[in-house]
Amino acid sequence: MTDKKVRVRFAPSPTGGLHLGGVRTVLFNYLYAKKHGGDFVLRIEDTDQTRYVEGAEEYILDCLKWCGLHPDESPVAGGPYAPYRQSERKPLYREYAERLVMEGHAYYAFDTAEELDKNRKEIPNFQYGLAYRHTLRNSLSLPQHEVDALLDAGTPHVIRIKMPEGETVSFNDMIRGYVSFETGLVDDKVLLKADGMPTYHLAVVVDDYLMKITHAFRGEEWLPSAPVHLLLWEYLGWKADMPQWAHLPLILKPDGHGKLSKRDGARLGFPVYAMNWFDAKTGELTPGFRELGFLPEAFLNLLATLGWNDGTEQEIFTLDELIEKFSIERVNKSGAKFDFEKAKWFNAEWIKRSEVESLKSDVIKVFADKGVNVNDDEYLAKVIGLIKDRCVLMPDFYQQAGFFFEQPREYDLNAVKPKWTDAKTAFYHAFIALLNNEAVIEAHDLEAKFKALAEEKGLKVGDVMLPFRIMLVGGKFGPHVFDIVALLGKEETISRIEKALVEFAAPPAP
RNA sequence: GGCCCGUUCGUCUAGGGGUUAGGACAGGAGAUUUUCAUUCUUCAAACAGGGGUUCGAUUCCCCUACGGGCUACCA
Repeated sequence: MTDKKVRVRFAPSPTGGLHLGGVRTVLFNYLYAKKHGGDFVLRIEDTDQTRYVEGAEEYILDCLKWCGLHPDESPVAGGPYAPYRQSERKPLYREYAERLVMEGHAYYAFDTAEELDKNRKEIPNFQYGLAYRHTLRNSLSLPQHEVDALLDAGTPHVIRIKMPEGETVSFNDMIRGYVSFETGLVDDKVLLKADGMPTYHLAVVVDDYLMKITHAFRGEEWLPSAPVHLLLWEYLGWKADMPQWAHLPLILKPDGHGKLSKRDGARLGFPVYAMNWFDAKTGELTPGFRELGFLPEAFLNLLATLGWNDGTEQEIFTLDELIEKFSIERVNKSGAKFDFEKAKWFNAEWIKRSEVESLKSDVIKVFADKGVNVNDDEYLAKVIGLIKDRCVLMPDFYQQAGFFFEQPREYDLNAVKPKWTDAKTAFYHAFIALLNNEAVIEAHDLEAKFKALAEEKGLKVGDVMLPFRIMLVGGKFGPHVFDIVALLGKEETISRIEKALVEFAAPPAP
């Protein structure tokens, strides 16, 4: 048991965007696998053909790529247990389902969806199980010859598991500890659908077995169906190979209650999906963390600490550190409300800690989106170094540093005009002259000269400092004024002063 | 309704039979920065309730309350 190579899987269904809870499930799987030198398998659970969405699989792959969580085996990477799409494994499942029927652990059911709906509506607490299965149309209630006739006639039918009476199914969840269920209270889940496709319940057990999965981590919403899976492992004779289970706590809405959904994101103004998801059918675009300006490192970091901590006060972790420190036993049992403010804090921390070099390409993209072409690499590096401490999301780089690449289009005139004087105009002309005489611009040196000049002209430094900032930047923000000057250079600085002077010194509009 | 899971500051959490119950985000106050942000200092803020067990429970057990999940030929 212990000498088996660790193998985990993430098994999404390709029905739409990838929820942050899904990414966290991937992350915990991935961390566990990598910590133990194991394999991380991506398996596509596309057994529901009615819910299949074009492009969703590629999207999921792209999300994993962006996050840097690369599967060792997947539909595109291949692997020894291919195929990794359940739709391509379809013929395989029937065999196991039939075997269960033969051995008395499952049965054919001929009821139509309409009949069952009616029952569910009319009978309180109706479920297809111990209490009602004998009143329904199936190979347990019908005489053998009738079942055969139905089968021969090709009557649509499903195969259901026959939940035993009066047994207790229990297991040891790696996060929750001992969990148990009374089998008689669980309904007879469908294993094989009328179209011949397995349901999740059959597919997950068969594929986890065939793919030699050793640890199965999934969301807490799966806990109620765990007894079905446990029983299947037993009935199929694979119990010795059953993976160890861990049911991860849910990610909840920040306000109110319940699972976090993409609707909450739209309502509260934050992303829920990893990356932008465009639904071709509805034309709806659901925003993603990536496009909003999150760094993948930050995204992973915030997800990791949502439900897990290493027992110290450390909050910022690199992927490598997470791999080193992660343990599934330290994952919390209780659900966590998602806090977007804290999420942003993680991103700000990651931007601050990132090397200028690693930020470059993303920053260039941010500027390109705003129509600003960055071509001076060295200049860009200096700009990033100067302002990265003040950016929370990547687009902030444009807001905070756009003026390094284009002259201000508007000025905060309110901050400057009411207190404008001719003396100030004279001061800036003198400063331009001073600038022209400088061979090299050095921030500290220039600042000293600026202050000296102000005093010489009988002006308070504060009265000329803010207007100077607004001349260069357009508003009351940005790094130290003389750091800006040093980067902008002499020519550009003079040009901006002259341009701004025209507006600042003009008489107020009537 | 039934079944299952959960419950420490507003939020994420640490801790665990004897603690000033610790940290982070957000919030308040202040310092620095002649902008803004960063940074720093600082304040406020929690063991759901009731029973046990115990010399002593926030910690262990039970009950209650509350919250959540599931209850499809969806995953």
